[in-house]
This record gives sequence, structure tokens and C-alpha cells, in this order.
Amino acid sequence: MRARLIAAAKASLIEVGYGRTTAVAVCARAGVTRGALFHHFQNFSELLAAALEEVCLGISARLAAARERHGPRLRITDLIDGFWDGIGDPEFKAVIEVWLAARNDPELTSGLQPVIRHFANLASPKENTELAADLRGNSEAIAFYRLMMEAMIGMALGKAVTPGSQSLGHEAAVIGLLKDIGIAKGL
Amino acid sequence: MRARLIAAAKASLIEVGYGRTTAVAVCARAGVTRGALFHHFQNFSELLAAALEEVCLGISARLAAARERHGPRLRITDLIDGFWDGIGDPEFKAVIEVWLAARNDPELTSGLQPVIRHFANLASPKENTELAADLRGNSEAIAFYRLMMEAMIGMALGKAVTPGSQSLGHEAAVIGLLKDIGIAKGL
DNA sequence: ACATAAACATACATTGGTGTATGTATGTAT
DNA sequence: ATACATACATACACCAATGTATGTTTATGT
Repeated sequence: MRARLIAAAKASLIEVGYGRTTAVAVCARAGVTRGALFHHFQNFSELLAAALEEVCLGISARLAAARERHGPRLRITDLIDGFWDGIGDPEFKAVIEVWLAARNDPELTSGLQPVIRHFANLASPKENTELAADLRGNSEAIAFYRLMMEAMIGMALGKAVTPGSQSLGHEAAVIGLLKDIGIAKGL
Repeated sequence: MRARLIAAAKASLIEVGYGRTTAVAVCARAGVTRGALFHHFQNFSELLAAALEEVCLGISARLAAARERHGPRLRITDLIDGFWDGIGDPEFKAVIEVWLAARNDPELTSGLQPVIRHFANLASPKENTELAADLRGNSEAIAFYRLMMEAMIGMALGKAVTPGSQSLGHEAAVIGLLKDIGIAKGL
């Protein structure tokens, strides 16, 4: 049942956004009452944090799968595609929304802290040894990686705020340019 | 009085975020009652839209001022600095938050539509003739512009979700890399 | 001075949200 | 079979939000 609530909260976040994801709505979606919700979670924020953790795990898994597809023969273009596979996923919108909301909600923030830390570490060349190995301690590679990530996050946000749009008009151009730059720099 | 309410709403959005910007809070900040608010605005969303318009006008003005500083001698590094001056402004966080919130709030969306359209046009090489002139119809320049904007928006979001941080650790590296790339491509 | 409109304040209504208290059903161990 | 724990449902409490109705003050025109 706990898993059912988490799944319902996740689906709600992704489908109707943070603002419309309420205890009432999640319970309706899961087909249980709030009594059950509050039996399993101390408060609603705790459920939200668990749901977001699911979202982040899913995205992390996509990132890991992309790197596994190529193993030690990983090329920069594969790395770019892999990261865009994760960040460009519509589910990333939930990450953006909840993280922003947590900025002014101490209860939500405290529940999210481990999730945020884990995900941030995964994205940080300082903390993620696999990623650090990919970048080989090369400051130019690290700067490029940062540029790539920021551009992808920017595009994810653009998708999140654009009604009905499954993709932005310039996605391919930006991804293509990132690949050109990566190749030109011998990364 | 109307202006006072708009200024209070804008300040609230920037300071405590969208989630804590309520009619009660804005009125307290403006030193008036809700009777006055609802006299001047049909509903609260209308006030929020007006406040966000103010924010967007401020950012647009910063972008315009940057281009005026250099006139026809505008170089790519100046363009990058100018854009980062606008997008990197902490006020841009309010833009992100409200746009995201509007995705699932029809009332807010309808009030924001003209603001969004105007701002999006300003950022689009298709709609902004000055920007189009800067880019000279060069598809590589346009792709680079898009990459730059997305990276800046990504960093603005990063700043928005990072507590206490006035800047990200890798801002200078990303901006520096963008400049290098722009120069290397003869843009 | 009076009448009217605009601008504001106050009090109230309604709604929708989170969470609590209590009850009931189900599962498990003895 | 009984006792207890767990998992769920129901009813209720409380609060904070937006918005409405009404009253009062201020500004403006004649």
C-alpha cells in the first residue's frame, strides 16, 4: 500500500504538477483514504519526498543504463545522448518543481535533503568517481560537462513551461552543437 | 495604490517565492487591506501577472542596456555578459516559479499570456529583429545563441534551488567556455 | 454645501487543504 | 479461540487561503 501511495504521488507530480498534488488528490488516485496515507507517512511532505526519490532513481537508472550500453568505449556523443535521455525525460519536470517548492517549505526540504544530496552527488564530478573518471580530471572537460548539464537543465525547464510541447524547436540544434564542440575539443 | 500593490507582490515573489506569495502576505507588505487589492484587481492572479510583468520589464531593460553600452561594435563576449546580466539576475527566479505554476493554473495562465508572449518574442531570433541582426541569419550563430540561453537558464534554475548561494561554483567556468566557443567560431 | 464616484477598510462566507481521533477490518502469534 | 498489532476507513477539527458584501473615508464635480 505504501508503494501504491508513492506511485500515485509520483504520477500526480508528473501529470498535474506539484501545485495540484494534494493529499486528497493522491488518495483519490491511489484508491485509499487519508487514514491510510497518514498511517504510512508521518506527514504529506514525507510522501512527496518518497515520490520524488522514485523519480530521481528512475532518472539515475537511465543515466547508468546509457553508460553501461557503451562501457569503456564511451564517446562524448554517447555521453551527451545518455545525459539528455535522463534530463530530457518529462519526469524531470517533477524534480524541478519540487526542488523549487522546497526552497520555501522547511518540512519538504528536510524530507528531501538526502534525495537532493544523492542526486547532486551523482551529477558532481567531485563526488561521482565514475563521472570523474569519464572526465579524467581535465578542467576543460569539466567545464564542458557543466555547460552541457546546464543547457540540458535549461531545456528541461523550457519543456516544462511550454504547454503541449513534447520538445522544443531547438533541441536537436543544441544537442548537435554540444556534440560538435565536444568532438572539436577532443573530449 | 495599484503600483504599491504590484511592487509588494513583486518583492514578495523575489524574496519568499511564489508559494508564500498570498493575497494576505502581499497586503501586509503593501500596508493595505484586501478590500483595496480587490478594488484594483479582479482577482489575485491578475495582480501576480502584473507583478511578473514588472519583473520581466526589468530584465528586458537590463538586456537592452547591455546592448546599448556597445552599439554596433557589439562583440560576442559582450553579448554573453549582457545576457548573463539579465538571466543571472536573482529576480529571474520569480519568472521561473510563476511560469511553472501557471502550467496548471488556468486563471494565472490567462493573465500571463501577453507577458509570456512578449518575453518569449524578445528571446526568439525569429521575432526579435535586433537579435536577428546580431545573429545575421547564421544558423550556427543561432544554435550557439540557443545553447547559451539554455545554459544560462539552467544556471539560473540552479541558483534558484540552491539555498543561500549567490552564485554557483561553476558559473565563471561555463560563461568563460561559452566565450571561448563563441570566439573560436568567429561569432 | 451637496451629490457622486472612487478608494479604501472591515467583517464575513466559502472552500480546500492538512492532519487528528476514533472505529473497523484484517493478519499474526499464542 | 483470544489477544494484539497492523492497516485501513470514517468523521471531525482546524487553519489558511481567496473572494464577497457592506461600510466608511476621501476625492471630485457641480
